[in-house]
Amino acid sequence: MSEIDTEQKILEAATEVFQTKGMDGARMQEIADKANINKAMLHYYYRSKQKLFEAVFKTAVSVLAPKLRKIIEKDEPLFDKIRNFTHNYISFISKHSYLPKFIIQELNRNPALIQTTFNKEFGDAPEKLKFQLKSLAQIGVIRPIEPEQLLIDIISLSIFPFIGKPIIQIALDKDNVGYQKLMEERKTHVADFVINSIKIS
Amino acid sequence: MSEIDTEQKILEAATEVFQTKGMDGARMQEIADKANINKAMLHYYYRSKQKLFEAVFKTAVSVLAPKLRKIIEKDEPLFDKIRNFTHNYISFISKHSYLPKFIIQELNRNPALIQTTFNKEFGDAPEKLKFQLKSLAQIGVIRPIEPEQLLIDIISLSIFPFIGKPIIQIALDKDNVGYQKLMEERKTHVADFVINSIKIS
DNA sequence: GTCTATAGCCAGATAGAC
DNA sequence: GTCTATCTGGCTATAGAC
Repeated sequence: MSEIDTEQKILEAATEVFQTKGMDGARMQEIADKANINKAMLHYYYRSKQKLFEAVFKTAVSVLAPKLRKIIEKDEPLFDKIRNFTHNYISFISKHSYLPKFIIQELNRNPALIQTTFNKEFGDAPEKLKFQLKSLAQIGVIRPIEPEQLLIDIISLSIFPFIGKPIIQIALDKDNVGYQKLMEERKTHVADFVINSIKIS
Repeated sequence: MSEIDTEQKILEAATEVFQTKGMDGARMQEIADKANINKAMLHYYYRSKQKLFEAVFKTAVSVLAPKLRKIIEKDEPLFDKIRNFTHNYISFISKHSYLPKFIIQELNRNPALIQTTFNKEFGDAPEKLKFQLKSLAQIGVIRPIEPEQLLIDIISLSIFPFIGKPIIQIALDKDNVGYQKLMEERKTHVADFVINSIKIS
């Protein structure tokens, strides 16, 4: 097998294991088994568990962060922006439910990761939103609201249900199918909820 | 020193270490050091790392879950309920910011924990809220809303900012002091945000 | 590039003196 | 109950043959 295929297969297997078990819980043997190769090969390609982990983590961030940023920066009416963001983001995370869990868990475990992986990943997106909100408040389309709080609100409503799935499932007594249905409904619910809160009717 | 004191000191030290490092990342040696005792004592009192971890985890759940439940069950007007819950919960978590992180992280790591720690911890609280929302919608005080979605909304808005702190800090370019100020503002913001969204003005 | 075998370390757990 | 010393297993990492 070619080097590129092997390297890719390792990265995929490592992603799966690291994202479910975390850095500390992951075992190199399990990654090797999943990639159908020998344990020694992991070190041949990535030298150490730490380096392999960093490769996985950086890839995860590079997939998730730009999606966040783009929507905030996009030049469109605020309510459209909110609908697009929540719908797209919830759809995306539904298919990759381990991503936000993984990133947040590892950032909490090792705050130093921030320095090495985030390079002003968000740019001046918050500034742009701030300006847009001020303008709309002035002409009476929305009530005045703190842009930073609104950003936190939207992110929280979109991401938390996936991170807190086990707890919410217990609280609401849902099986996996029922929960998936809830998440499906959330694709429109979150936007409605937010827009209802800020618009002046 | 008496047995009770030692056992208590161990539990406190273990809580600190497990909540910051997680089950896999925690070291028995570090717990022993923090408790100013010998590593062997940990096993004398708790037999294994697993048992010690479970003691810590159960205590954490028993602190957090009833707080969630009580407010939902309390017999008071909906808007008061929302204000009380968000304010109290955000205040509480501000002082114990590792609690929700810890519980959610470990539940994701090991879903079997659910069986051993949650015994219908939430009762029929969701049912009661459901009934209250239906009544208010009928008399035109609030717009019709899915009770389950609203519960998820309130929990998400209250808890996520603490779990996602590292990410949000980057995105909004805040130091710890600035972030704490944001959380202070959230104690009232979240209730306003929710109530504005559901009330018919 | 890929494998087997093994070095070397570290952490959880226990034996046994006091 | 508390300590020191030690066992044991498992894991990362490497040496070395092919």
